[in-house]
Amino acid sequence: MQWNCPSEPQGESVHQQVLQWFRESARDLPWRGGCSPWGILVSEIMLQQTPVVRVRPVWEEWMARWPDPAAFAAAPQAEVLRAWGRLGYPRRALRLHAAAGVIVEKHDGAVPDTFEELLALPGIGTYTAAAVAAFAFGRRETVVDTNIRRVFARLVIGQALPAPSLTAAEMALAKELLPEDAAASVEWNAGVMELGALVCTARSPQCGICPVRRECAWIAAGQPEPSYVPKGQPWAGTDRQVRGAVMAVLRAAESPVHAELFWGPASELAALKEHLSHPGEVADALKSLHNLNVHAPQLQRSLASLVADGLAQLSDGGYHLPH
DNA sequence: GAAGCGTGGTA
DNA sequence: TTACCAAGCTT
Repeated sequence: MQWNCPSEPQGESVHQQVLQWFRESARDLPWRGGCSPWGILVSEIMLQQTPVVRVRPVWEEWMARWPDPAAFAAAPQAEVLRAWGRLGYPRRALRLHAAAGVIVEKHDGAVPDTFEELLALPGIGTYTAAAVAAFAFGRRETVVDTNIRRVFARLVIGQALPAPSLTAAEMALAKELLPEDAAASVEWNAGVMELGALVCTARSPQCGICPVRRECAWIAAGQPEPSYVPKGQPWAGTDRQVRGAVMAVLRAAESPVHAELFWGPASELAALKEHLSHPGEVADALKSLHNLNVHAPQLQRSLASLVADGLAQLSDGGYHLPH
């Protein structure tokens, strides 16, 4: 594969074409260009499995309220979870909170600048550690996210989709393609990621406007279909759905929500009475939960798992967000 | 290594 | 409308 050789001629390279496209087409996102390492870390956590359009407003509020790790670490967990809102996967919020605590205790309040130190923080895995080291500190790291995996699968391998899970071969390929120069590597990582997010998308890729369509192995192969069917995540009837509905109730409530309100034959009557003393949001959230028609064992299990995860606490017969 | 974990926009 | 999918991590 001559074009991806690190010693390829500069002018015509895939690298140059992606970098040029990135400079012209990159979105103007608030966590790009002069953002603090803390802001970049927060954005990376929020962006895990969550689209940019939903992250942006929450990130803006977040940074205005907690401009540094120390300010955030001092916030009560309940406020953290409320500020997280409906971003989803609320365990991320608690792990970020715990990470901020470690940053204050062990790193003097400054986001660490190495891959290894970042990887040791709760909620930070290989992707996020590499991304923060690269985008916040300009380090040369092998950043591999779902966008980059998909771009390389098409551009280099000629397949419609990457393997179901990250392979060692993919990491090796990404390492090979990474520019030697640190600054160039950072831009390359961001550029390939952006290309995957805007052009080489999962559903309907915009191959007509792709800067590297002429070098694309997938197009050259006639855009073959995926070799496997991605297995979707079940949702209806799952504990996840129930947990989400319960968390919506707890976020809206400013006082403990009586256990009776969650299940039991009297639940609907109790919820009705609660209308009088609870704000409308709590009543609406309870109504949504009741509309799921969850049987007691599953509701019990979901509540217990939320408590086990530290997302909820039970005291005085009522469930509430953790203090 | 597979399964579990939220949420809402889009095709 | 029903699935798929989004800058993954943890157990």
